[in-house]
Amino acid sequence: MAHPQEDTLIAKQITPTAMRLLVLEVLQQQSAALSLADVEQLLGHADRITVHRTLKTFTDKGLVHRIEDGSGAVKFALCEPGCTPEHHQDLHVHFFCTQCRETSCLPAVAIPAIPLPSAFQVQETSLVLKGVCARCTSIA
Amino acid sequence: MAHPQEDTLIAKQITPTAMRLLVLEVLQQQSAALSLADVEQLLGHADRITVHRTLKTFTDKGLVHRIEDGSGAVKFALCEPGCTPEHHQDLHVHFFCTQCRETSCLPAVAIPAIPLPSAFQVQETSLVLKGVCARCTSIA
DNA sequence: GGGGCGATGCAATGGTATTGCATTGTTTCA
DNA sequence: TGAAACAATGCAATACCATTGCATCGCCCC
Repeated sequence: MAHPQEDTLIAKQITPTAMRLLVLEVLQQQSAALSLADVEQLLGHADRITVHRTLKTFTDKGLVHRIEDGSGAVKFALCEPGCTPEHHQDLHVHFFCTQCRETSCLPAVAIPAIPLPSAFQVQETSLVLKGVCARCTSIA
Repeated sequence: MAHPQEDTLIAKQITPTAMRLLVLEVLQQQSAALSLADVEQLLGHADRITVHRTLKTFTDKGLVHRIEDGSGAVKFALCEPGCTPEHHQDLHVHFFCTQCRETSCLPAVAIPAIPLPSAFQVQETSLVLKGVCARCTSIA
């Protein structure tokens, strides 16, 4: 096939379509997490709603994970290979740069275990650091 | 004065007004963090915008801190006494219950230090756990 | 070829955050 | 005291993001 991304989609039980291949490609090319508006803009003139539903499908199937970085818009980034829809393994830290407003994944930095009273059942952990990223720091 | 909250406001350089005293009182009475809509509803028929600006003022002055729990609406909770506008010390964990949709502060649980490349300048840390809280667990 | 199902796209809606501006209330100073 | 100066309030309007309804399109299977 002309699109190597097809296998990726099929492996996640996602029917490959032209739109989905494009969205996946865009996500793979970017180092930072993308918002819905970002993807829409990078794709040129794609329909916002379709992109929205595409990302929702990707999220449900465990291909991407949502990042709430406090910028107002939810951002999306590709999951690690081991992620499943039921159990996201994206337990890494996200960094939101207040200067360039980019959110990046820091897979190398794991979230430490949080000691909680046993009555709490934790399903998801989100750790977002805000500050100035390495690139913006070096520029300034 | 009739309102013991007045001193609290004055200590934070906030001019005490009737509205602000009411908002502060509501925040003190609740154990969970409150969204703008929550405060509005608890106050009866207060103007949404005024509450919004009141909470913004409180945030700017270091009296409350914002919590982005992913519920779509920002929530607010009182700061620890040592907080200043420049340097919020609310480095505790927040827990968002997916069942009752309440967000609570867990001051007893500190955020562990995150090892980061030195090029990153961290200004703020946000750690939100999602799951089922102790109360909802015991009910179910 | 036709039925069925999923994907797409346009339109419309809902919810939250935010700004403009006029009014009200409070403080200050002559 | 009284009026200017400033802050706070409240209504209206706006912007933005997310989401749903519904009709259409396209593909796959029979």
